[in-house]
Amino acid sequence: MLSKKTKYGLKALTFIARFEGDAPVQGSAIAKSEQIPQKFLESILLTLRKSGILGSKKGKHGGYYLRKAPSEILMTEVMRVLEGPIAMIPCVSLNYYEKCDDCPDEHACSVNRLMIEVRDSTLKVFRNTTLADLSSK
Amino acid sequence: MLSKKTKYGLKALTFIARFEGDAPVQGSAIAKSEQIPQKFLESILLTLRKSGILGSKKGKHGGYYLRKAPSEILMTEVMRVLEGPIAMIPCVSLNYYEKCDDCPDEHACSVNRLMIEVRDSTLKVFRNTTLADLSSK
DNA sequence: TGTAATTCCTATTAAATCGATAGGATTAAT
DNA sequence: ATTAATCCTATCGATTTAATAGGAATTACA
Repeated sequence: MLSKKTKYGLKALTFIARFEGDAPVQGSAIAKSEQIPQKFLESILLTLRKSGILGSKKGKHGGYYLRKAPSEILMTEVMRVLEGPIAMIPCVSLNYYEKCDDCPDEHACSVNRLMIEVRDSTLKVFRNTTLADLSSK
Repeated sequence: MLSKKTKYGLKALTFIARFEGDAPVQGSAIAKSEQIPQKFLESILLTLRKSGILGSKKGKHGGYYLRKAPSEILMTEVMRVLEGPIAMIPCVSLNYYEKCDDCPDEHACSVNRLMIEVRDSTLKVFRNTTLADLSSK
């Protein structure tokens, strides 16, 4: 299941990408438009800022802005920041690999092989999709 | 994340499919070979039996067996039984569709569109993989 | 210079889910 | 009868998730 955190985060990024203008976008505006609990959204935007996807400006008239053009922001990056590993199981994760406790031989494991296929097919989608694709209406 | 339930279930099915012989396969044999807690495995095998993927025979010399040839058992079916919906979010689920509370217009939702692509690419893998593929060494 | 508006940060909580265990009831072979 | 297997329900502890709370820090601007 996609977490609400990821869902809200994607909607927030889309909102910011669609926003026309120089001023940063305020959290409260996103929360209101996208129906996201404001405090929860704050923590998500903080995560996105810490990961380098968003920049922020504090204080009055502050807000959030994209650090790169939407067409440069890949879903692989966004999904890893918000949702964590793309693989469904750590033993096939490219970025967060972990060996299974059971499973003496990974290459003989039927689950491993199936999950590699799923991972690769999902990766293909995320590598071929940018925030620009999400925000084009 | 893939649940342990699904991981264990896939391993158990693979074990049964690889088993040569007429007698049904006992849960204890699967648990031992695949390092799965036996009681937990029992509940998983029960789920698979209730779904129609496995048959069972009770009593002494009882056990579990496949109801169809491994090449007829699609991963779509197995994954839905063990893991639930294949879609990452209910609003794009083919079998368990639910509308989002927020989201006035699904077709305008960026998350919806992305998750449809992920769903379709994952479905393609599961539709093209059978238990025979998993159990071939 | 002070006030309002905004992000930043940490802690907490309630509910749900997950992984596993417990304890037997039922069934069948010998 | 005895043994060995599945069947079934309930429960438990740990973890995760979604959300809330409360304020600290920063900035614009009157």
